Amino acid sequence: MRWDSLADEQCSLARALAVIGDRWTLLVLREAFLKVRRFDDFRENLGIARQVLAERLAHLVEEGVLAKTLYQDNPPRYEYRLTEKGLGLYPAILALVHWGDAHYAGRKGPPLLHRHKTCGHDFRSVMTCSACGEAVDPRAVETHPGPGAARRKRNGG
Amino acid sequence: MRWDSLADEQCSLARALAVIGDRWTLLVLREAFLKVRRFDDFRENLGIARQVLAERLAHLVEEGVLAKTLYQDNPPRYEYRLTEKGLGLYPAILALVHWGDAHYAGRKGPPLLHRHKTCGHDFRSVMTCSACGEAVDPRAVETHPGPGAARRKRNGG
DNA sequence: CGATGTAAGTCTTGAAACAAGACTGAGTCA
DNA sequence: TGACTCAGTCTTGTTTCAAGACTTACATCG
Repeated sequence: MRWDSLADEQCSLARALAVIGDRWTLLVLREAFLKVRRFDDFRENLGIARQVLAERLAHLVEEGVLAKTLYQDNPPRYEYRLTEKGLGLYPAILALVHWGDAHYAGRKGPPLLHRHKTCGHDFRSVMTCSACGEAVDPRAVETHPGPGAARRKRNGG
Repeated sequence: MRWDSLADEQCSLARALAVIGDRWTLLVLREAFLKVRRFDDFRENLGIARQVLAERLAHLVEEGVLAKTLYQDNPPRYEYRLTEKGLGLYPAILALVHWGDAHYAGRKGPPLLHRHKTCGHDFRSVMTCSACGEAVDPRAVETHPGPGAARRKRNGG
């Protein structure tokens, strides 16, 4: 399979990865969540090649994850902001960050903490069940085909 | 910045991506979560080049995400199983799957559903706060440097 | 006026990663 | 004996990436 045919897969993970699975894309989004909005700020913070950044931003805009808006007319200058759809990626990113914290932080601890403004405490994200509200253990999950499942040979989820 | 120097970043997301940010890696892990354990099953389900699969599996084993164990002596045959560390990626993967479901499932609905065995219901994962137990809105999170933060020019989270 | 600076890119070039498929080796099945 | 399975390695051509030079349009400084 080619990477660029991922979007045609029936699997939701594959479709998500077609959008954010490219190299650098999640790091670009990390910057966006840290309120970075301008081309050169992204480029400087990430040390990414301009061309790659331009491609990633254009792709994310095309997919509706970021919105590109003019913030100045003369000369035209643009900024990139997360859309609602983009904000929807926060749980995934935070889960990865906390996994990184758990397994790769030095003995001093994590480099960045997240505070829940609502309750005022630093927190880790906990995956809970939308049905019963309890924390979910990976071993307590089983999968079964949903309404959008196609008859197929390949797995898809 | 080079992609292969990601692991040296202080940012936990970068470190996580150094492990699972390669093309195909998350799809390999999806298969692992769907109980796939053998080389050729991974290869067939994913349609991935053998060489790339061999590399990805080796890398995941090296990082302790998968464990490679002999399940047959003659000829030697190995299987790849998720470790505890690997299971720790489930929240991130599920968050991505649910994001894909929300934005890219056809009108029929998601191709795969997840059932919480503990309560018996199909569910979506909800990101909740480890401190107060409430669901967390991305806008209600603010970040601040943690104990492992280095003085630095670049952002890191 | 001319020089310098900034923002948001495009172009070029060489290096690395990927895709596809042939090949290998040890053992099994008919 | 010949075909088949599993878990890879090897080869070849294509695509993507990294790094940096170049471009365009405007702003400011002297």
